[in-house]
Amino acid sequence: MRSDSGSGGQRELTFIEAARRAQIVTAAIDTIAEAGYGQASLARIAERAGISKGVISYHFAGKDDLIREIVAEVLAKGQAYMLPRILAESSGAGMLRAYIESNLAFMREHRSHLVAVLEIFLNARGEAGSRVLDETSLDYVVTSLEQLLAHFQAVGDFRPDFDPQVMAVAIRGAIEQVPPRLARYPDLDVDRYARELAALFDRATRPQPERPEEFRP
Amino acid sequence: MRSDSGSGGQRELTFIEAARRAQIVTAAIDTIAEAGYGQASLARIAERAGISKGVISYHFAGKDDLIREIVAEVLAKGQAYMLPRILAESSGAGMLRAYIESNLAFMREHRSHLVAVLEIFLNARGEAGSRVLDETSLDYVVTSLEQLLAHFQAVGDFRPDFDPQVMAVAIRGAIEQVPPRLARYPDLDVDRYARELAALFDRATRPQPERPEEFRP
Amino acid sequence: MRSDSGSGGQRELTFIEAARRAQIVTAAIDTIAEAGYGQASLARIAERAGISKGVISYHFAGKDDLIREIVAEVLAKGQAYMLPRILAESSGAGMLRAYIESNLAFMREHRSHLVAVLEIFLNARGEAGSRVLDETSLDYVVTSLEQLLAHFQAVGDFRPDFDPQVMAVAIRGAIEQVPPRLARYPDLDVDRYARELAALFDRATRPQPERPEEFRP
Amino acid sequence: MRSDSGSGGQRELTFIEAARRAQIVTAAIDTIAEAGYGQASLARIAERAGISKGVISYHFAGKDDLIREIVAEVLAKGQAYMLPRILAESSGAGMLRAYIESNLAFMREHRSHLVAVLEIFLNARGEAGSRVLDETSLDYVVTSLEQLLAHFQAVGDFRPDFDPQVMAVAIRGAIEQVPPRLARYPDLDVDRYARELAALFDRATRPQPERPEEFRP
DNA sequence: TATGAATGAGGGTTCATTCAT
DNA sequence: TATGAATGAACCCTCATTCAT
Repeated sequence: MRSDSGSGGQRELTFIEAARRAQIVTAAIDTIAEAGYGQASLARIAERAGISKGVISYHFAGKDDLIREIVAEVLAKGQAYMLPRILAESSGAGMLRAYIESNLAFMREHRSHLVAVLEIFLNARGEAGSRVLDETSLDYVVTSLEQLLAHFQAVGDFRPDFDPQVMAVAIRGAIEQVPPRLARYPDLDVDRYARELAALFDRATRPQPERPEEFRP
Repeated sequence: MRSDSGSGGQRELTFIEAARRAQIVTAAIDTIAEAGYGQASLARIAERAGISKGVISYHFAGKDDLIREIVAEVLAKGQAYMLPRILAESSGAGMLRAYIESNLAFMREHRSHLVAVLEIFLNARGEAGSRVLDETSLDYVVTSLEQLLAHFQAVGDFRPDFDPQVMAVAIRGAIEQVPPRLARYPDLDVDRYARELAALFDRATRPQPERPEEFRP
Repeated sequence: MRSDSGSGGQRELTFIEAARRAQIVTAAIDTIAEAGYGQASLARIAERAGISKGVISYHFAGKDDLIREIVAEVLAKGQAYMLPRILAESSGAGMLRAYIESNLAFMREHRSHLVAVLEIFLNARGEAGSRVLDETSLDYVVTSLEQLLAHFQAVGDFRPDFDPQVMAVAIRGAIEQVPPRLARYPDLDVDRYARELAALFDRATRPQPERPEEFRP
Repeated sequence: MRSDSGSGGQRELTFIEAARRAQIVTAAIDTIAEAGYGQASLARIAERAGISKGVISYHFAGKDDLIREIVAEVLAKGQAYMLPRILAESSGAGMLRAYIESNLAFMREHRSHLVAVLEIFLNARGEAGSRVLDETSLDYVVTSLEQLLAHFQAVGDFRPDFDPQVMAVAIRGAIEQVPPRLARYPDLDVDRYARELAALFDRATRPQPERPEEFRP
């Protein structure tokens, strides 16, 4: 057993070791994205990587360990991509648009990464016993968005009469539709989808006058 | 082999036959909803149904056939539940609200049905070879909603400047967040979530004056 | 999963099921006796039984379950064989001789059974985690003998100045040498060995005058 | 491949080489004694020794070679410990007592050594193909004791009517019960056990008057 | 000398499926 | 109709061993 990712006390990684791990992670991501989580056996992953099955066991403590690494990596990369783009904005509307658009842009650029992580998330749900992901990392993506919404709602950038949690869930739901659709319709225009979605949730959150009908006498 | 549901040439089912199939479908739904798609082996399903494993093979051409039946049944039930409630409305806004609220009401009342179908949908994606679901049934739920939106957009009930497909996908995404969340948070107030969601998408679709800011001189 | 041997609540066994289980147990005993515990994989056992590996998994909950069944069966058979022969005696010396001789006679008649159980006992020791045998069944064979010795020591059939536990352990040690020696020297005259052993421990336990040397002036 | 211990043609060992081998042997002994033969993988042994797995393969021709070295070393040490103590005695009874007591004293002082060797002996039995131990080293411990008994039987120190081989086997059996019992009951009073055992076999071997009963008229 | 890396066989187990009864 | 029985493939994992560095 080599790797111990997730807990403290891990050694420094050799260069070659890091390369292998990265290679395996990539092969695993591609396999999951293409064939689905349920079909992504170690044998298939190894085959795609052009290595023997045992190599994976050598570099990772087990399949769970590999899966965790994938999630951690993609989440970290995604955050690194999105955060500066969000923080570059100042208004709530701007940040929300930046959140949606940068998230989808990241998906477009790393589509298989996202497809894979979504597959993992969705499959990690049912399993009661062998936890692959802790609840926190499952919820984190929603709660962080929820907090952002609540903050700008408090300062008046957003209309006061929506539940930030429901809004956050809805936004995540809309975004998470993209990876599987990308897998089925590779020509999907993600950028256009992103702009439409940003506009949609802008309408849904902006402070606005009473319903137009009521304006009319 | 007996059953061939989904393609032509099927016989009439005897009453007892239909009852067994229904019993198996129910057990399968509960098992998938509880344990997840990956853990729902025929053995587990048979055990929950209190029958032998072979019975399933006798009544269904295979596991795929069983899964297809589950989806078909739940989809049909869902449609039967939602359709009259939607058609009772006349305006686009009313129908959209009815769509969202009746969909979630159905989820609340048949939560395991929905959880199961969602599990199936999500897991059926990746599998390239053995198709469990045809693309149409996967897309149907989105395209039918898309057509509804497009219709009322054409008649002026909705603002003209949103893409009906993107809007439909977003609505589906928001709705489909519910089953897995229900599984994790059984106390989720689905009705409140439904009302919030209906309000959200009402704002996003209603025809409205230009941005409020621009009103001001 | 079918079998649940060891805990309560087990079903009645089909005739054919019982036969298969017995066949598997026999094949396992022979395999362990011949090739040793460490080499007795399910594949080897299945091969010897002329069946597929999965059959074993079908009839037993796991390898542990199979092993437990072997031990239980042999222990029960051995007890059934020895007990009447021991109880037919009335004196301590007679019972001790009957114990040793009937034990070895049973070994001679079921040599591979005994070799197998001994292999299991010896290998079950080291394993800290996955317990195959509980301590009690490991100790039972010694403690029951120890109690027999203590009883007749109390009533004066045996000399009072030996530790019943040490004596019991020694007797067991002498007896347990037989199975492995039988495996290596199939022509071993077990009956003669038994008589010698009985005589040996008769000398060691009988009440007797002080050391002969001390008789001489 | 470097080492070939056990067959002819071996080079002189460098000092550092000998030290490494000794270190590995020690780690292997401790591992086997603690975790059991079946769980003593090269990986575990290497980990305990604080070295890489490959080192073992470098210094030993294979796992078998390492095992052989362990047995050889412990046997040699045991002989070096016991022999002078036995030879210090002149009578058969004295030598027998010295044999038993020094053997158990050695066990008490090097318990993990003995536990390990016993584990090896017991597991080495079944393996037909890859011989780890030759028959001679397995039998040697018995035959040497047998010869000692026969010698003193011939000179009249022991009663003439027991089979030296059976007696030797019984003594070995009683002694070999100790290592596994030590593993399970670490507080076992080995010295007392040794004294009891010595007394037991003294009674069993000493020349003695006819059965007390026959004295009576 | 020593190491990390990789291999491939084999371990036990689960599973969808088939088939005789 | 329904069942129990059996299969064989695939699963993840561990292991002794080999080899380039």
